[in-house]
Amino acid sequence: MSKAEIKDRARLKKKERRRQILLELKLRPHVRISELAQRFNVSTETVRRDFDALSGEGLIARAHGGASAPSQGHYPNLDERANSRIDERERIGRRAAKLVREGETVMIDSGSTTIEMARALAYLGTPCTVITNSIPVAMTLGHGAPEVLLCPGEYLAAESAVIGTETLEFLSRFNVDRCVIGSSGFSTEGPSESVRGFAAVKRMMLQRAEYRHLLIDSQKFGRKGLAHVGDLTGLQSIVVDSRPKDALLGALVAANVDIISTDDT
Amino acid sequence: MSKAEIKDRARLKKKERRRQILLELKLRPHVRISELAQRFNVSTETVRRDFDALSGEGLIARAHGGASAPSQGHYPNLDERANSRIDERERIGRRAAKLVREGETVMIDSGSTTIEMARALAYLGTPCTVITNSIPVAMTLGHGAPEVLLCPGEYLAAESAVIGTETLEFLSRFNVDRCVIGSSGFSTEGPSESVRGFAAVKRMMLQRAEYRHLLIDSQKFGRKGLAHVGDLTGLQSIVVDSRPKDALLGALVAANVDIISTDDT
DNA sequence: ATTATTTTGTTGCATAAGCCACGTTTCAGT
DNA sequence: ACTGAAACGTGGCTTATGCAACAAAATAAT
Repeated sequence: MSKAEIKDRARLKKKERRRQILLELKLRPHVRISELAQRFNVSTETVRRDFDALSGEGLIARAHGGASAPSQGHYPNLDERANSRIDERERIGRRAAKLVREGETVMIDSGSTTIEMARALAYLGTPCTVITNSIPVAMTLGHGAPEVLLCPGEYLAAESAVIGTETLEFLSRFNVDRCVIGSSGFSTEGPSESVRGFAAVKRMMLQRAEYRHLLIDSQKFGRKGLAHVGDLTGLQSIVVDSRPKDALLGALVAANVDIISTDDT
Repeated sequence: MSKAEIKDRARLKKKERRRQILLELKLRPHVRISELAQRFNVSTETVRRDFDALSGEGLIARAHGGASAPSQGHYPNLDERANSRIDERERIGRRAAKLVREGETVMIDSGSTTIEMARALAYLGTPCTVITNSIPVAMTLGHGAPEVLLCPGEYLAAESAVIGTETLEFLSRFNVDRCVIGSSGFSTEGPSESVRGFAAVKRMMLQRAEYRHLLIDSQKFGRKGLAHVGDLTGLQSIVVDSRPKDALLGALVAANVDIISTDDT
């Protein structure tokens, strides 16, 4: 008996429905319960139950009347950290955006802090050309004044960015005024990164830029990620929310790195 | 005194508040009106007005009770199109996804119909490699089985895709099993496209693929977009929601193009 | 077939959000 | 100070959503 066919036409099963909800959320920032109920031809209560289940698994974020994707470029640990460091990130991003001058060409790395910078840059509306491997950065800037060149590469869903040899090869073809990178660790040995494949991208960006900036949250001082990105001497300046001290400060001075702190008046 | 002048010297309070809203949305997928009203110590009406203004500028996506970032899929042009003929698109997408076999390499074009196909393909979970210039397609497939290679290029916010010489050059380096494209028009002369810069991308994809498929809504039969994409003879098959008739059918038969209709049982 | 289990629908009500109109406050320019 | 425009708040009302408990239907298991 072809019950399956009949069901397929009439109504989707639970699993399929939830799958569709997740897919929909990859394309739209927000879906409404009422919309989905209509689309799936089920009651709003059913959709609500789907939402409860999915949000229990952390796959969606509930909202009054609907749901959204958990987070833009959902970074694994972002939720915990970001909530406690909103201001720091925002300030670092704003300060860093001011470094970019009209008409410049800038490479921007992927990462939560660089997304903040992109937001600030979009707000400033500085006309410039941005080359990035981060989808959120491209989308943020894409609506505004800057021209955006997106890198090719293997798409990494977890970070909403591209990496790989294609990315590196593409970056290697450009010479830019500045590059702005973030990193998951920062010690006297320089920035380091723990996400696979990102270190190489950051390294290449540093190589192709005349002025090299690192955006780094003071929480990351002293931490070391898996892969070494580069030496301190390779940086012109770091943008931080609070000035480093002791050994790290000494190393930065020795390496002649400018420290731009949002703490300074 | 002109209104423009007043606008220029917009109040700090309002401006700052709206800036904060945007910032918040970069970190969270969704904010509630009630939350913001409390946080800024203003009435909900004020926040509502902020939302109206911001959503008018396309900076946020409104929702019942709050708003979300337009981040993941804000396609101004796509929205209108997507709302009509959802079923047709879904069926076409589902059918087209079945064309892809395990291990194949596929180029997928940007467009609302190809996004539907990407969804279906993600659902099927066919392991394959996808090369695309569409951000939504990359994001949809990125979480699943397929490997995704994103093209470089100039980011076009309105279509959430990349175009330009970089894109073409990148595509030209690959030889793939299939390519799947959409178009805004389809006549006896072949598919045509009205969005600037897209025709060239489609043409290049057709050039690099062994099997070439066109996904096309029957509403577009007979329409001609600005730029010619290619001849009918360049296509192996078209996937449609309803079989073409008369002259178009004749031309397709003459060009030896397979017609895959979702109407067929 | 029958029962048990899961899934979905329905109803009623409390709460939240939307919306409109009007009054009040704020602030730049005079 | 004065004034007018813009921004903001308040109140009254309508609509939408959330929630919970129970009924109905579908599905799975025996």
